[in-house]
Amino acid sequence: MRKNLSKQTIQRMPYYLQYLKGLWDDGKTEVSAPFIADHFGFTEIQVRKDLASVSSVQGKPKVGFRLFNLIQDIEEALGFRREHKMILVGAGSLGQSLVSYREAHKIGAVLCAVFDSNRELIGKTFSGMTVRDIRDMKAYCKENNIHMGILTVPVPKAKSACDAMVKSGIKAIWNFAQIHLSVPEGVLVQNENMTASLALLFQHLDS
Amino acid sequence: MRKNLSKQTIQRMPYYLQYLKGLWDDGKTEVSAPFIADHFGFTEIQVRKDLASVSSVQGKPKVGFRLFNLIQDIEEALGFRREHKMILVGAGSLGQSLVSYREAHKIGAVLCAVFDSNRELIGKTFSGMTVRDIRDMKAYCKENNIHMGILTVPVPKAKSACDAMVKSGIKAIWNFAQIHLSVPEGVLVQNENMTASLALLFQHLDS
DNA sequence: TAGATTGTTAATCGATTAACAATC
DNA sequence: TAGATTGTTAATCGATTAACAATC
Repeated sequence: MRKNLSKQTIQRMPYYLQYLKGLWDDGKTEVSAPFIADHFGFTEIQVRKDLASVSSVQGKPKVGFRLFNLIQDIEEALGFRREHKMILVGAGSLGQSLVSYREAHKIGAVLCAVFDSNRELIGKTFSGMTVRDIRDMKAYCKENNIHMGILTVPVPKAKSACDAMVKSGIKAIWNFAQIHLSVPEGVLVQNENMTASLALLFQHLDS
Repeated sequence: MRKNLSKQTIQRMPYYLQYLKGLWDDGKTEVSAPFIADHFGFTEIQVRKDLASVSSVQGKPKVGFRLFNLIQDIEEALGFRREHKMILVGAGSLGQSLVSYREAHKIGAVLCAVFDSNRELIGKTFSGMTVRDIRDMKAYCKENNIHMGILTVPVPKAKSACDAMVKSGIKAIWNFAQIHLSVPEGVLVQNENMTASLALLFQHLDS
């Protein structure tokens, strides 16, 4: 247990977590892989492997896992039990809604500042966050030791904004722009590919 | 060519498309797989396979593909050259920002109506869309022949909202709630897993 | 022609699924 | 004990990568 998690496993984890918390609230104290598998329509083997990869203790035959421990172990494995400071770049409509995205806060993501290059937006306040000048980003990130950022600018501005983030010491970028960003070794770009999601929906209906 | 596209291939396509359109705007008329691969940091074999799976014509050795045809073929394969009517359920902050999500419009997604169960929101207008009572959803969808929907309600309301969408004849659901939705055969739930994206960012920085 | 790029067929790799002994 | 569930080791499956002949 406590192996390196595959990307696929990580993507399933938040759904397990949400479900397990619900079971806990319902008064359950133990849960087995087949029980979870049945809920999600996954194979029990897949769930067993997923759980084994994060659980700090072995499950008990015939019983399963202690719900309380499992929830903690998943949160720990996903990094939800630590705080992660981040900035947001691009205070357009999508950016504004992410400022108030509650889920992020629940898992330890702490939005510290919002930046934009647009003079119309700088100085304005959304959900309690005042938009700052992107030219102050580097100083801010260095001073506050921030290495994670959300990028919600339009495509034409994405490249330069990304470069500015890298220069500011950002090492992990959550990119909402539909464009490939090339970054130095060691910097991660996690693309939030909403257009592709829509394409998958279209595919389903057109076929 | 014109094979069934894998999910992975579909997810790369929008990035190709954005890049190719940029090349077109720059006056280019032909493009080769190795050239594209170099830009994205993919292997040229992968790009070649991806292009072959959507292109309506064979590429020309030593030259590549006609940019104009390729752009059209990708748009066609992704369903971006048809209109897709959809509804949005859940007019909270995320829902409101998606109402004004311009990218969706560019690829043929046409948002026809917004629904919510919250009395405070019903009747209000966001970006020109007036929020309707979710109880009117079924009649609306039937009347307007709509089979695609976006789900942006909070977790506790997601299950009932999903059920209502299914009853309204929705066959493809873009789900932003961090919860597993079980639906009848033939209905697709495409999860937009933002929490998992953050987990992947955390993973990168914590290791 | 020579060389770059194509499409196809085979090999590799990683994730999922199956099989099965161990155990409470 | 019997039976459900566990973890592990092996088989399958699909996607990526490699090899190579065809071609403009």
